[in-house]
Amino acid sequence: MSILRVALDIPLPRLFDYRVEGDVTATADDIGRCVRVPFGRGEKTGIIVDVVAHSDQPAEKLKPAGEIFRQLPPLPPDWLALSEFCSRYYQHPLGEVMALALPPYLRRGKLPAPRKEKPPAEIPAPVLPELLAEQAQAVAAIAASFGRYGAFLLHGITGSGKTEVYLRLIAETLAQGKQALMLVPEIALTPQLEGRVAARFPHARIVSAHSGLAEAARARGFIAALEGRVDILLGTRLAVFAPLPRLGLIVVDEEHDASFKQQEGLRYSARDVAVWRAHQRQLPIVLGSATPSLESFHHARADGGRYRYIELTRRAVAEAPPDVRCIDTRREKLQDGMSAALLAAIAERLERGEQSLVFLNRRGYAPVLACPACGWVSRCRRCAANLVVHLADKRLRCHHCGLETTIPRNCPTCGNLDIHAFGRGTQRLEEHLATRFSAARILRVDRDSANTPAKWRSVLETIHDGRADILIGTQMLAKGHDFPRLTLVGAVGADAALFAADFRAPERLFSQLMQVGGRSGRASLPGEVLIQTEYPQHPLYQALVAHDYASFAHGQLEERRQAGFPPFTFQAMLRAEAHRLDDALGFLKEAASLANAQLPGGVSLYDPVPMRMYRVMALERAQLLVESASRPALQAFLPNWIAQLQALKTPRQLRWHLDVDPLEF
DNA sequence: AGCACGCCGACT
DNA sequence: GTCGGCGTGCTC
Repeated sequence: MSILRVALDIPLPRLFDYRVEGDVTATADDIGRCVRVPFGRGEKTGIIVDVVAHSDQPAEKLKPAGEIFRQLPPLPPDWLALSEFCSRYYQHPLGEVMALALPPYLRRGKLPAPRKEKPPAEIPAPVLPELLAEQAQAVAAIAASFGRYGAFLLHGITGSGKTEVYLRLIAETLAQGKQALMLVPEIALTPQLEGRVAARFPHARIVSAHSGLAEAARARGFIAALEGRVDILLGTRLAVFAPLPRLGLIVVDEEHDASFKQQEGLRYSARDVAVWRAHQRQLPIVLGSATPSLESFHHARADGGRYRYIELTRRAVAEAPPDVRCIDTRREKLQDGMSAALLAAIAERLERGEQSLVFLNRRGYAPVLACPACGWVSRCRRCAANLVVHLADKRLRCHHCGLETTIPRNCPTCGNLDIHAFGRGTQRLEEHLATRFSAARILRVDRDSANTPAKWRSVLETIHDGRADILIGTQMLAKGHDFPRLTLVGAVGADAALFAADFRAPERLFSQLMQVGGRSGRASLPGEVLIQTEYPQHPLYQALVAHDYASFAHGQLEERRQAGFPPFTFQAMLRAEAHRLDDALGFLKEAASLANAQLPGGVSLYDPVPMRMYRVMALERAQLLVESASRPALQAFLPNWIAQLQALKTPRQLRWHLDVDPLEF
């Protein structure tokens, strides 16, 4: 009699054994297949991870397995190994990892209705753009690694033609009869890239995978990938888990982007998982970016580094990089947050019929309602955050929990009627610009004005068609969109990131300003970037002015090395949340004392502290950082510790999780 | 996570 | 007298 070892979507770090009997039979061929099993008083669908002769469980506890789903090929061994790696590395139950990696349909043992594949279009082979020498060398260097592991950091400025390098490599991959996996950060970016890939490979079977897809479509894509009926899989972080039997190449575009890291549940980094997968499958992986993450840059520059560094320094498109300058705001009285120089530059663009973008660095720019008489501020009662004034619909809103109220007429504390919005929010800026440039068409782009794909598309169209003169926006506008009429970017409020508590804030700021700067200017219209700052001599801005990523990165890495921050140390963050802060802290203190009792050399523990956002949705949150200069040492320490924490009986409402390689602090 | 069982308060 | 609070324990 054989025993099935089954992974179930249950938050328990173990497998469940079932006996196979009667007319049901199972062989090693069923490893990787879904199976229906009795569980508790109900039933569940799990994945067969192993077929063995003996169970550690007493025979009478074993229940009989139900139907094994043989309509599909089993999930291949490398897919199971990938899941097992994620389970181990991120300290997450295997069944939950697999459940996340599977599309919801298959998770429930359901098959999507088949849909006929559209026949490949009869399109003539596209004319390939000529490669610059640098691009050709990059392609050759990476292609030399086909068939074996090699990680390449492709560092190329905006317009240097990274995508063309990817496309050439994908072409070679397809020519060898292999599959290519391409990961991109945002759903919003996939359609246009998809179009470009489809145009280049009219005969290839291209599937896109992201969470915005309908469930059936997602399942069909997954099954097609599993059956080897996909040539190019293009998707967001989730796509890293797609089974690809003939995988030959992985590309991670915009590898620095924080959205590759999942921020809940299984907190994996798709970029890091992709690198592991490339190694596992012995194939090349390309990490591309104009502003690489400092982790990747470090790995690529160190002697005998783990990544090969390939730089694209020339623009494939004939256009000059934007002229970046700082506006020193120390002496000047700003008008609603804007300097005379920036306003003059905007006026110039208006005269010439070109577009300007006022880029606000952070959400903290949002206006809060305050009372000048008694100092009352509109706070959220569920979160450690202020309510933000939204004039458009006359509401106060919390950006963390969604709490909404009307704007009070007078101060709730002292009754003062003279309360108003403070903070140079986008709306204040907009009002000022509207008064100043009354003939200009102003378009505000933020989470409110572009919160659905349809709205977002219409915003992009408006900009593209030149139906706006001045854009006011945040990070949303920084990402890869071409705005042919845009020739000026003014960055406002950037300084805050220089002194933020989060040591990654400067890295993000640099990347954002670089990206948003790349939006301005075209062949015929040179772009200009004006950064308002009180610290024009700051190395970050100096590096931006000089278009010198490397000097910025080296400076940051040196600071990180001295401070003992990643990538020179490896971290895991234990976070807890509870109704009372003391419960969260109490749990972390208990966790800390458990850790201290067994802490290996080279692993250190910080004190439990409330998080910066110490309250969200009426839950108090605290965190405990574990750190080591050695990843293996940290990894070796975690499993036992987590097992002990799981065994701890905690107050029922207390929730906790571990975040390995955390991005946010 | 679900879902049982299990022992103490205010209510049709 | 019961309905129900969530504390505790288990799931192959």
